Amino acid sequence: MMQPAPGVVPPSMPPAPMDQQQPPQYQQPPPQQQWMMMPPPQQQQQTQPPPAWAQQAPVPPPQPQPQMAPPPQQQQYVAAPQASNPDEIRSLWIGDLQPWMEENYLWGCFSQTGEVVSVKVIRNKQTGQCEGYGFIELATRAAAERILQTYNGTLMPNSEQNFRLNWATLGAGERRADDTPDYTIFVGDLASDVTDYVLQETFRAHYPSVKGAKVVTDRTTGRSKGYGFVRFGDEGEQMRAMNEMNGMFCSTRPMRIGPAATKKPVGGQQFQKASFQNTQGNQGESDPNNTTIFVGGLDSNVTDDYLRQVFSQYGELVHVKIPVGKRCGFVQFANR
DNA sequence: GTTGAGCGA
Repeated sequence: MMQPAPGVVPPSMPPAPMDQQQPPQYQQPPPQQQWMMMPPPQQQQQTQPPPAWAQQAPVPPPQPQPQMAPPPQQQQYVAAPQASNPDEIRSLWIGDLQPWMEENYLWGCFSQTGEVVSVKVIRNKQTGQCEGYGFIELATRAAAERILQTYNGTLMPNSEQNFRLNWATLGAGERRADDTPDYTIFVGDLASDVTDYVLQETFRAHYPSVKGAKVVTDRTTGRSKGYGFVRFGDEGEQMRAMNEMNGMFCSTRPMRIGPAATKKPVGGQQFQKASFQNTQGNQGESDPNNTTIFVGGLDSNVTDDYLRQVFSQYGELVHVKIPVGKRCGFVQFANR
């Protein structure tokens, strides 16, 4: 499934099974296994140069991860080495596609990169109608990253809307891309020209842990709805940003920042860990042990007392507060 | 316009 389509990607290696453990991905091959550049003399290997797309792949940074003990050598087939780890996610999801944006259109969009392996537009099996999204498979993860960076949020050819790209999610078990939690803020009052990228860079300039940003758009028109979200990898930066960036300009207008309501997976309320903040944005003395949870997605008729009722069964409560006019609240426990 | 949405025949 993850094998590249025949005829699209040049053959990688001779099919002869290797009797040696392959070097783990993301690790500099040890000197005796520089199979890419210099086949060891004891093995009959093809000496033809690697395909161009493999040469373009940047050398992954060496990772100081502890060396895993090699598994016991068994008589079993070991897949031929590839220029990129097959477990890597190299596919991008693309959304907001109009019905006329079919495969050949997508090919045209990215053909100049020379790194597209396949494109696919998803259609309804019964009606044949385009479902409005598709997938683009790239030769390497690095290429996918590049394309995500450079195209996402830019104008789609022959249209008035921007590319909406994201990593494709693969089946369970292969989800190794980024399992660290996101700390998201809501950003409102955005000018209409603010794209995902502009929003992201506005924050990344101050907070290096920014993972990404998204401006919410109308599906049919592609126009911004004037608000969006910024995801941080670091909770402290998220909280600092809420205080420090509120009212700062993004493009031509000052931003209005608030906590992001948790996306609703099903119905009902979601609870997420949070902390009280003092005015400096530090995790204040009000909650030194971080025993507060944030409660989002509340109905407008939910009161402090109601929250207190709901949560008292879980422990001794110190403080329950729904800020006026908010659809969220804070519940602080005496202990964790 | 002010708390997202879309993951494969």
